This record gives sequence, structure tokens and C-alpha cells, in this order.
Amino acid sequence: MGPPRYQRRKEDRPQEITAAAFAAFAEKGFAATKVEEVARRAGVSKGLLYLYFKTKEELFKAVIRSVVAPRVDELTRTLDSSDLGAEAFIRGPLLAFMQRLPGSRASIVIRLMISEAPKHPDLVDYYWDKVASRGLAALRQLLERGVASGEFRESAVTELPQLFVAPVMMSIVWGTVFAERSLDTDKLIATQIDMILSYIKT
Amino acid sequence: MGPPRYQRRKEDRPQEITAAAFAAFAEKGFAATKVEEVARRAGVSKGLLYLYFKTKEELFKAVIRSVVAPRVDELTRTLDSSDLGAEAFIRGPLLAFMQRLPGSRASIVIRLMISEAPKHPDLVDYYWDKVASRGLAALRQLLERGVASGEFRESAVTELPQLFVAPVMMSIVWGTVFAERSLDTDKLIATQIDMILSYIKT
DNA sequence: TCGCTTGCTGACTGCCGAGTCATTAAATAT
DNA sequence: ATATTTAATGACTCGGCAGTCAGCAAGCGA
Repeated sequence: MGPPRYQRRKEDRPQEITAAAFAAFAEKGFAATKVEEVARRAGVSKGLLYLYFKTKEELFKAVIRSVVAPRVDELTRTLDSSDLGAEAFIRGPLLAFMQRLPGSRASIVIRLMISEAPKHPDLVDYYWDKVASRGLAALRQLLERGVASGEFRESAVTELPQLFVAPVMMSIVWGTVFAERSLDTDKLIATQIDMILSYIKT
Repeated sequence: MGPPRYQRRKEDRPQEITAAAFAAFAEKGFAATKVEEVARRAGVSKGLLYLYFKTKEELFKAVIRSVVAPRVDELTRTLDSSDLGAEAFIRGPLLAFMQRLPGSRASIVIRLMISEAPKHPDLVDYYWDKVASRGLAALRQLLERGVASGEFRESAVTELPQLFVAPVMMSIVWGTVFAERSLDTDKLIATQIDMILSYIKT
């Protein structure tokens, strides 16, 4: 008799399947990806996939969560635990974090969210709670600290932390739509940061 | 005998169908919209639709073009034919134009493009030629005029007109994903313009 | 009024893909 | 060894939807 036709690996399957699904969704998008294709990539039968995920939508949500969840910690850790001054923090770790995003898995998630958000309000809530609202709150807090310490003046920027996000979003969307027509996203983001700082510094 | 069951209106049909399709795509997205639904909205049978558009994809492309094409003129007219100084122009007509975008049909087109771009490279080319490259070129030209006239200093901004687009894109994406969680897009855009100008003014 | 052209209809087809389930066999308990 | 449990398979079903086509009737010309 040859080797066993398969192994039982209950523990690892869900993770392997979501990883395969992420890769497939990244290439083809959610709607255009067949469940069978995901199963094939995961080296698993379609039936097994449905043992772990009730529907294709559930699989989608699990994929988003599996990518987003670990990043939440990174984001909050980045923003909470630093004793740098506000400007130094923005020019240092924050800028680096922002510049990494357009090339990361996060940009795939953003693209999928833009496409699928209207159909999955609960996923939007999840994303809002875990990522967006926290990130914005942290940025706002950072700006307020800068104002309190006298580094920054009061301005409209304090209430519009989305100004930090805008060039990142621009870079991600650009990459999605105009993949080949290159845009220097690092420079775009760095220039925005530089502009914001000279605008708000005392 | 009652009224005729239908009228022959060869001239008007394509326009009526693309209008109905735009409305349907705006609500449900491309993939989730059934061709029959578009036909119903246009007050037409599915068969007739296929007389004017070979496939659902062709219909999609026609829809995008029908929305984009008329705007191209507006954009170039706005940007070409003004004798205001660079700053005055940016704070006036350009700002107004940018602030109108997030609430306009353009934002629907952007969303559809983000979702469908990977599958329709020819549509991306069209959009690039007719809209994106022209708009960016015009912005770049405007900035160079400002530099030439001494209003602006030379800076990275001249080569990154995407900095003007970023807050508009941010607003559009925000509206698509977080529809209800309000963001003051007018203020976001106005603040960005204000920041850019104080950054580049001599 | 009659006949011809063609814009238009809607029932129909064929396929594709999400989700099911009877069966198989790997692992585990006795 | 043998029985029991359950992870895993893959052939199947079934509904939905893009795309077709044979026929119908509105308009028009003679």
C-alpha cells in the first residue's frame, strides 16, 4: 500500500484555507473566485472547506479578519508606546508605517473592502471598530499631545486626521487601478507629512 | 384595440439603457446587477438590450464612457480657460470643482473602476487617456505657471499633482465604505488646498 | 389597404458554480 | 485485532443568470 491519501489535520486547516483564499481573492477579487479554486490552492476538497466555513461569504469575512486582526496590535503598539516628541514620532515611526502600507497585504484588504463593503455592513462595522476608528483616534490624540506640549498650533488638522490617511489611500487606489504607471508613493506620503508639519508647527 | 404595446425608438434606446445601467450599477455594483434588471429599468426587453450591446461587459464599458466623456470637456475647459492667477484659480474654480466630485456621478465611476479595473485593462487605458493623464498634466502645468510667475516656489509638489487628488479620493472611498459615519469632505479638501498653498507660496 | 422591413419581445437554453451528502478511510479507543 | 469516531472526499443537485432566437407587430412606402 502507498502513502495515505490524506492526513487529518483539523488544527491547521482553517488557517491554510484562509491563506489560500486570500491569495485567490487578491488575484481575482471575491466574486470572480470560485470556491473550488480556493480548495484546490489549499490542497483540500471543496467539501472540507464547507465543513469549516458555512458559506463563501463566511470565508470572505474570515479572510479579512485573519489579515486585519494581527495588524491592529501593531498599529496600536506603534502609536501608544513611544516617548518621542510628536513631530519626531510623525517623521519617524509613523511615516515608516504609512509608507509600508501601499505594498502590504493591507492594500489588498482595502481594495476588497471598497468592492464588497456595500454588501457586508457587518464587516464594515468590524473594520471600523478594530481598525479605522482606533487609528483615527490615536492620530487625533497624537495631534492633541503636540498641541498641548506647544509643538503644534491649533488648526483644522487636529480634527481631520484623515489628512494623514489621504496620500496612503491615493497610493493604494493608484496601485490598484494604474498598476504599471508608476507613482512614487514614498515621496507622495513623505511630502504630505512634510506639508502637514510645516502647516501646524508653531 | 388598446395603445401600441411598444414604440420603435432606435435613436433613444442606447442612451436610455446606459442611463438605467448606471443607476443599477450604482446601487448594486457590476457583478451583482442582472442584465434583466437593467432592461426592466430601461422599460425594454432583455433581447433588445442585447441588440445594442453585445455582452454585459460591453454595456459596462459603454456606461463608463457615457459618464466620463462629457466630464472631460468640463475638466479641460475649467483648467484651460481662466485668466486668474494660479493661487486665485486654485482657491476658486479648482477648489469648487474638487468639492463637487465626492457627491457626483464621478464617485460612482471611481468605485466601479476600483472594483473592475483588474478585469478591464482597456477601460483603464481609456480612463487614463481621457481623464487621469489630462487632469494631472493640467494641474502640473498650473503649478509650473505659478512657479514661472513667481507666485510659487519650486518644490516636490510640482511633480506630485496627486497631492491635490488625494483628499478627493479619500472622500470618495470614505463615502463608499463608511457611508453613514459622516466626514466633512468639503473641509478636508479645503484644508488640503490651504496646506498645499502655504507650503508652496513664496 | 396591403405588404415589407426591422425594432422589439419573452420564452427558452445551456452553463457555471455554490452548496450537499452518501461514502471512505485515517486516527483512536478498547 | 476490532470497533468506533470523525476528518475528508468528490460526484451530484439545483437555482440563477448571461446570452439566443423564432416570431410578432409598429411604422412606412406604394
